[in-house]
Amino acid sequence: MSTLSTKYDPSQIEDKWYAAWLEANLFHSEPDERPAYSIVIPPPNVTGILHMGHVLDNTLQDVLIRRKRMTGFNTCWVPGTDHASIATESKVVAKLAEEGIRKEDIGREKYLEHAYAWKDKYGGIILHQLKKLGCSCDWDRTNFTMNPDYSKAVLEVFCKLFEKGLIYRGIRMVNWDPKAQTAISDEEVNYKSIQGKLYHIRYPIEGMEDSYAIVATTRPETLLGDTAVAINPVDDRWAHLKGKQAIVPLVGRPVPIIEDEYVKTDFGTGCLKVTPAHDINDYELGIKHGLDSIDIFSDDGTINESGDLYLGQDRFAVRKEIVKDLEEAGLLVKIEPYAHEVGHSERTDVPIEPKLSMQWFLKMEELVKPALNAVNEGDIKLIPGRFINTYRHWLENIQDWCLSRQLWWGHQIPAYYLKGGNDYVVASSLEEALEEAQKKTGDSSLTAKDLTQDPDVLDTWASSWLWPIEVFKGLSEPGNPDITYYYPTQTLVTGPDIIFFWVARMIMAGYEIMGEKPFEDVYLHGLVRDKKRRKMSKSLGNSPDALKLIDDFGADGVRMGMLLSAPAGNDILFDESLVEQGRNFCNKIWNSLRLVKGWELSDVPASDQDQMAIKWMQARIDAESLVINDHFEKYRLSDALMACFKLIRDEFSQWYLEMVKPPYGEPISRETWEATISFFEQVLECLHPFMPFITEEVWQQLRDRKEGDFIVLQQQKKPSEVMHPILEEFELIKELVTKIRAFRVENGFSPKEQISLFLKTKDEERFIPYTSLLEKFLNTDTIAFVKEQVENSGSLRVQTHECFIPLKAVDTGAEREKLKKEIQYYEGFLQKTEKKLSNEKFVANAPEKVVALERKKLADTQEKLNVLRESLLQLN
RNA sequence: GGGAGAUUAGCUCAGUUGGUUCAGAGCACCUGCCUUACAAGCAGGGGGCCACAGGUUCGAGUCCUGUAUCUCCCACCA
Repeated sequence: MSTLSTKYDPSQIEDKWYAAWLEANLFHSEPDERPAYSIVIPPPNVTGILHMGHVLDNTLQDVLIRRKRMTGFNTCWVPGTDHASIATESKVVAKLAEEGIRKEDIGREKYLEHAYAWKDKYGGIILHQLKKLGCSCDWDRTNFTMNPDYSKAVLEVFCKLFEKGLIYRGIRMVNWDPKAQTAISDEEVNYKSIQGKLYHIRYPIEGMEDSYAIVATTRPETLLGDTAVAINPVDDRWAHLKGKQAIVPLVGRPVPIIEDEYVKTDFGTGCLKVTPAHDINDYELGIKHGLDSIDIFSDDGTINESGDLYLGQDRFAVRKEIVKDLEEAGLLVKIEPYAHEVGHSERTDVPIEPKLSMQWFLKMEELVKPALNAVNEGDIKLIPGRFINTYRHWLENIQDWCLSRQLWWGHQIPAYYLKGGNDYVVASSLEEALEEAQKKTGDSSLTAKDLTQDPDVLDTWASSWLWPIEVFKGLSEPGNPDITYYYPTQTLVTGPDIIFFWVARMIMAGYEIMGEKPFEDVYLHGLVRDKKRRKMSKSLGNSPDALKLIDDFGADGVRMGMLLSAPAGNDILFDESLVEQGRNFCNKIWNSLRLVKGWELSDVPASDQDQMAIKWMQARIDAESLVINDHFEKYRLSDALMACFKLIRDEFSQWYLEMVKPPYGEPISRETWEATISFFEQVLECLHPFMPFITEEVWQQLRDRKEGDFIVLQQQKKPSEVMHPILEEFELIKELVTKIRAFRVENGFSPKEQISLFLKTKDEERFIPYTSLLEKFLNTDTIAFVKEQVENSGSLRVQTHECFIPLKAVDTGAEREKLKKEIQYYEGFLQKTEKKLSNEKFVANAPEKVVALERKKLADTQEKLNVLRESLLQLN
């Protein structure tokens, strides 16, 4: 008996094989003559830790990579991390705050020291966690968006785009995050439905006693910055105000009443307060009508000197305060409840403050064109395809990209201001900037001290959009062998939530910089949710600890659980019970190993039955391999896994192993053993991309392997495309077995009780080779062929073959009923088919193949009915 | 407000160009079994008007139209 435990224990095995793979350098890739298959990892935040979303994303990538690695491709999966400017900065700021330190007090340099210390402490933890998951990344190529080379590339691209005139600096209305105190891009704003209030406020009219403009607003506090009141020119209700001045309440400032068709007459009061500094629409009205713009907020969202009534108070505190004051002044008409959409910062989740500020922008108009084309023309495929619409819509309506962030952690913008002024030069280093500045001013006495670098850093995505290029040093060493060989990469695996942030921008960068797409296929998976469809979140506590799951169930189990529920594009409803299924499956495989390891070999030739089983199993594996190939080609990974699962559990373990398993204590023929081990290897190879650890372990134990032998290195054989006739034959036997087993249960035979089986069939030869197999599966004492019905027996039919199994007590009545029921069913079916075939239009219009099938169905059914009717007759 | 998608078994989903007995899978459920690899297992079983109403067709989960419900994305009505 085997000394292996009855339960599979992944804990030792997984670490052992991961180390061995690394030791053998199996994941490292160098260009060679094979076709390349490369994937760049969506770089996780450098200080991030593994969560279920990562597990999904990276398992998918590992499956693709391992599969390609096993099928003759030179695979390269590049790992790395993103500096994640705003996310990391907010963590570092929070940590410093705990120590009572403000970044402004310690200055940029000191602050960055803290930030790097933080990065060194937490950075890359997630990459180690990916190893626990089994990810076969090329670790030698690990990159980071703030590595020196990478940073240089980012700045060079900035300079290049600037020289091309695509980057400009200007005062624009931007989305201001008052918590992070930085501008953010449109894509970083999430709109949330907020149950707010609509305040109706009286604005006195200059020179008109008791006459008021009544405006409706959701943000009364912004009246401090009002510079006009607007009405629609056709609105009779307010016609008397035309040309007058309104007095801003509390502030006492007279402002013009302007007319503009933008004002809706059917919303609110038809009278609009205009605050050009704090609302994008008002901003545009302001430009159109030449209004002043009064910025009343400090960067942190408190009131500044311009709104001196409430100096230093927070915007939301002021809202309450101002409403109270308006009420006391008798200027508040009413307050209505009002639901509206309010933009929130995706990072800090505070309401966005539209704010005028000086920022750097990238013109998108030209960059968008090739990116749009590539997807429209199918040069880049999105999977599933429906995301094309989302992608297209965004690109067609794109705004210029606000590149600057008022943060310190990141790539500092390579713009250098000359002393005193707004005049600046753009260059990727201080030295070049100085040279440039000297040229520009004609003053060769300028020194570095005369230049001040722009304090802002670049949006994180303005570095990660270069990821597929610069991980192969496509910018820092243009034309090097890696970039030539691996670029464009083949597949990008990521979530649809970052199509705009990242995917689209990588495509733009690819065409702009390399003149070529960055990848061929984009596989978009859904969000991981819990089984109640809720997002996984810390506050709900519904997000399992990925590492604990791996500890409890094994990485293979976790991977399988994740993949079983992950068709492309659908959200993943994660449920621990799926992981259990994964673990159980590991156990199943493990026990198959125990079985074959326990066998003694003998040199007798394989029995006929074994040879039959062997022929069938190979045909079955070949057929299923084609199905699995097809699933992979279409990125149907959960289907591919399910196919492997069923191939191993049902066909290999349940049918094949049971067929060839020798009786207890007896040896197995060497020939059968050899075939069995080969089948085991083949199915493990199919499964390996999904469950790398257990497949490696079992594969290693199946035979004596040489050092350096790994399952990964096995090239999967090309299966025959021709369907072997034995497959169909076998399905008949399977059906027979299943039906007789059911019969046994129905008729109260215990598993140990033997039955006799009499077969009445025109095709005895078809069953003869399988008789010993049937004996084994059905626990029979006799199997015999008969020409007539067998007395005192129960009966069942498979196709037109009849089985009789003698019973102690036969209920002929019930037997008759059973037959009648079957006859009824087939008669109905026959009728349907006959009707179809007698329909001239059907015969005339349907393809010949379909008609022929219907005819065959008719004939088969008639034959079945004959058999049934004869049986019924004999029973009487 | 605009757009996309979904609706098939108790749950999560497949269902390819409309055509075999096409109504499927996994899980869950029910019944029987501790049968010398595996109870984390084995054997068997029940369960669905394919959201609703029309239409096209010899033929419709599959194509078209409408309705209902849900999900997601985009969008500056204060």
